[in-house]
Amino acid sequence: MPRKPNHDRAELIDRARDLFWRQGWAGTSLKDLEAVLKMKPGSFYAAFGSKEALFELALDKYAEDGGGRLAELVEAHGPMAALKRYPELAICRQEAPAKACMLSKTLLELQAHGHPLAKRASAHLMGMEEQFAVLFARMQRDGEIAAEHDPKSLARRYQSDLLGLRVSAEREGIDAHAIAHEIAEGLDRL
Amino acid sequence: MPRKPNHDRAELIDRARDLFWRQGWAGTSLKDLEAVLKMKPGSFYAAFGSKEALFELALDKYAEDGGGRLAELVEAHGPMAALKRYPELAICRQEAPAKACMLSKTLLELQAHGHPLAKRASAHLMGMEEQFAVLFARMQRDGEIAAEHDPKSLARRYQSDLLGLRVSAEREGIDAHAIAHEIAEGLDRL
DNA sequence: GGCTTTCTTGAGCGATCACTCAAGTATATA
DNA sequence: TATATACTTGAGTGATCGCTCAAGAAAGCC
Repeated sequence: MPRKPNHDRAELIDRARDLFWRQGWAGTSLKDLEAVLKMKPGSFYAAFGSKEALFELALDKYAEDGGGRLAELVEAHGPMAALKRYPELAICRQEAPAKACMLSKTLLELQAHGHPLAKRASAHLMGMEEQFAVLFARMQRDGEIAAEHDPKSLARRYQSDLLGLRVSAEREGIDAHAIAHEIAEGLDRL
Repeated sequence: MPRKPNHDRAELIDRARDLFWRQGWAGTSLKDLEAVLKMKPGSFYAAFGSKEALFELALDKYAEDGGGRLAELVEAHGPMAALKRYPELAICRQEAPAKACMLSKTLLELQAHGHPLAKRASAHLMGMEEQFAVLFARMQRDGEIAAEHDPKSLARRYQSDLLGLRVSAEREGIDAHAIAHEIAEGLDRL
């Protein structure tokens, strides 16, 4: 009986994610969202409930896509090559709205006020790190790297390097590719 | 003839810096500032002109203090020991309002809108990096590290590691001291 | 004490914030 | 075609934003 929505919900979330990723939480107003999503306030609130609810959807989508890209790399080239390529991949994508990680941006912006979205970003970061740890453990099992290091420690350091790289890539006049290359090279020493 | 201000301007800037550092630009309202500085709007604007002008003063003070702390370390222990201690020092200070770097927080929050404060933060980051480069060059001249690396590349990587460390330190459940220790150890390989 | 000069006060400015809702419009079923 | 059921519209809500300014209070000089 009813009429269908004019818009594809998944694509709306993607567009919102790109805007939030670039501009952050406070830096993105409802006017901005209305313009990008081509929705009037009424439709927006009928579809998503609140700015915060949409940000949460966007954050989840961001984390899911990032994890998916890593998983694809592993599938195609194995854990070591995947972890070596991932840093460069994280900063080279032209279509990405920002170089820095949306999870860390959200964490840094909202953590001080104890905002739920900061906790969610933090949880996603931990999820990524666990994904890294699994790969390091698998590499140890397969004898690709020395067994002496704790996979969780390696993952923690790799994550830290990645976050630093992506903040650096946001700066002007910094050759982030060189840093990405050095991070990849560092994996050879394990 | 006139009457003196009730407050010490330098201490006001310090308190503002701590608040801005913790809560960021948009996360800090004039109400927050009025409460922390114990100033009414009129006094505030007479003293600082605008929220943005005070943020700029706070940012400059932050960069100046950070550079000063590194210079002191160098003075006391030499370049290598200073660079090895600096990461741990950056995240261990209990009185600091946040673990993450105020310059990177500002950059990530305001860069997308092309805000002048983002450019200023970026410039300060570059200043820090040059300070690092000078130290690496000095260590090469003194034979403390191999001459094969470009000091500017070393500084770029060190800065990136530092930024990653300080984002990681902001997360809950992460042993950032371990990362700091690894960064320091990494300097031995040069 | 009077006078001048600066600092402090706080009500209130226009703009913008996230958000609401009654009315209008389009579509699938009957 | 008539009706029911969403979906869309956009003016408008109260709250908060950064900020202003006229009036009052305090301190140095005569």
